[in-house]
Amino acid sequence: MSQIKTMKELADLAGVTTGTVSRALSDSPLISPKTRERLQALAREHGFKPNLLARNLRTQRTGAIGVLIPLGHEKGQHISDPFFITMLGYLADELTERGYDLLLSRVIPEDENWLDQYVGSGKIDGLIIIGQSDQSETLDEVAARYRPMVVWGGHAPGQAHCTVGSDNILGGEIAAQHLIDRGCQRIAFFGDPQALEIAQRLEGCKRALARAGLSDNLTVLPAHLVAEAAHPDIAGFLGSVSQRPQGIFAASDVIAMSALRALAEYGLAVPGDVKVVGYDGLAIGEQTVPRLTSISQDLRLGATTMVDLLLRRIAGEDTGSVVLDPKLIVRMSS
Amino acid sequence: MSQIKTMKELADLAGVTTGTVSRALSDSPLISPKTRERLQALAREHGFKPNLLARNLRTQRTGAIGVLIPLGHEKGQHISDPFFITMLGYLADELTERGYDLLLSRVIPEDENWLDQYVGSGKIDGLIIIGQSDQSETLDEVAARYRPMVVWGGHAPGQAHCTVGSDNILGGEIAAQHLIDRGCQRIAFFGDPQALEIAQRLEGCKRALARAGLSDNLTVLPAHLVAEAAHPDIAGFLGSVSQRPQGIFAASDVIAMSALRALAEYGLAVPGDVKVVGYDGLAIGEQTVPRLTSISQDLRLGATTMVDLLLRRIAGEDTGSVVLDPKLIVRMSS
DNA sequence: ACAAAAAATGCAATCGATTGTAAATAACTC
DNA sequence: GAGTTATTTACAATCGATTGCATTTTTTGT
Repeated sequence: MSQIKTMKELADLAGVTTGTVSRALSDSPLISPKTRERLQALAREHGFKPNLLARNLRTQRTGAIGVLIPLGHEKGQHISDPFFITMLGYLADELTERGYDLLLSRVIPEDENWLDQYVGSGKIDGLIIIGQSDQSETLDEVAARYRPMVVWGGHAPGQAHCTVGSDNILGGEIAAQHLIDRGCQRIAFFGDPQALEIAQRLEGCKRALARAGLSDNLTVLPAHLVAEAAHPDIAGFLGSVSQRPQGIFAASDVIAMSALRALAEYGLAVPGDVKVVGYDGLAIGEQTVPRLTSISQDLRLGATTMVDLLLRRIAGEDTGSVVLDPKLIVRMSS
Repeated sequence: MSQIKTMKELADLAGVTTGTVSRALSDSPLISPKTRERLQALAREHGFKPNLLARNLRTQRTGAIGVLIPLGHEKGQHISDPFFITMLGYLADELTERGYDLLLSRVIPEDENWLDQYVGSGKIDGLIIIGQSDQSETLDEVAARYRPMVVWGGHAPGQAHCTVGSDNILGGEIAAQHLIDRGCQRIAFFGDPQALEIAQRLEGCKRALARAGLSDNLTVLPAHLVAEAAHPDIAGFLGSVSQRPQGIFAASDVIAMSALRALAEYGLAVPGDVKVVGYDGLAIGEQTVPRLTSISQDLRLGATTMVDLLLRRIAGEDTGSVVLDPKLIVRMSS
């Protein structure tokens, strides 16, 4: 039982040419059922698998989608961040279901060419980028010449690249309104508005407060996105602030979890003393004590949408950006 | 500014052949510094990136490592499971640092050929499999003819495939001993021993109890691995068991988190009424209330080790399995 | 049984790079 | 400046499949 590695070997063995083998294995109608069956059986018997590289080179299609996580403004953020990971899982599910592989890379955008490594390398048919970080201009520039690219993140007017994301302003508004409805007068916003999405969430928050005439009662704490880094930020804040906030709106669930922990350490009851709302609607919010109220982004739908748009772009279609509706999930922390 | 897509185009533009271009771009000593510089400048100027598929086809090396997650015995388990995701993040870090890409696929082992899709497809240089699930025999069989493969999981005598994992028996022993040291007399084990690793952890747990003469005080609850599925298991258990356990040893941190939540819902204080120890040492254990005591597997070291072994196997070396030491991390839940 | 139409297979170019070898040019030696 | 040796560069085969077109084989009609 020799190991058949190439079509040539199989063809020689069967006394035909590689062309015939190729057609037989791909169920081409140009081949007689008899030889097709014979060759397929032979291939199966010898465990022959065609070399996909060669196939892809010839067909100019790789069957792989690149997924990039640019870690721009927040150094130290890791692929294992719950948000990334959740999104990645959904993307993997969606892509594998559609027959695509997923080529994962973590990129630290140092030179401005970080994107060109992937674009046009021939390894991927399209590109999904999770989070714009602070690379919005780079993305715009690349989008001008590379069509099959979709970005997760906030949509801002004038953006050239195709984005999918939730309406962060609306989400922020809903979260703040919810806290107000629960009787909070003083509200703290935890998150660094340097990132576009977070700035938008803060904007929405401000609108809701303005409407309720509470604009002066907002404190903004530019907490880190990474859980380990966020905790001291928050602990420090709770320890120092004299007028304790009655409501906390955290710009991400990860930050909210750090907040919950810090509050517990200070002996403050949630939601009794302080109410907390997160953002993202991650599954880990179900596991916190108390379970976390959050603005859900429906990441599964987001992933599906991104893949959808991307495949249409690969097919040549031109697509606009999609803005999803954020939704309030009331659990036990508010 | 025409778009240069291939070496041929660039070569024509420069008035040389593709061979020269190829050597110039790869810093071959066979090329004069002058033309090398000229061609590199030209390539940069036109944003030329060589097609990696073609290169890989020629060099018979893809620069990509496949990472597979077989979801065997536990249906519904998702890539976004915190353990997978954490491991995946470390692997991505480690691999990208060494210049490899990471080709992610979720596989549901339905036909027995699920592995052959990847082995010998030419798309990857090697394979890392996270978790054996219940596919140990398949893995052994493939390992016999496909060398560059490393599996995360428990090592059992007689296994033919190369594994990296922690000493689950020892880990189980340490966890149980810790609970005993803290004064627990009745202990519950949460986890389904159908999976090899979990069976080993239970085994270690039993040993520690036997040594303390508490063998009769163990209850085993075969909880699910998935958080959503585990919670009802656990809630049901806590509601029904008459002799409440004083210590809970959860076979994974995810299960432990469900346990913490269920305990909180029953108004039981942790660690006052019940002490909880998890397994895996995941970062989310830092975020629970109270922070979770756990047996740490040092997944970062595990990932590094797997990549190490894999690269050595790719280079032709033959390597044995590695068993890592589990370590107790005492936090607030015990 | 013979010509024409249809079906099946073979042939060879192609995808875009890499690389051994041959040829052309440059650099020395005396 | 002729003869040699070093450098550079061009040529062409190669990786392993796919596919348009030419050719052979089979089928069909009369």
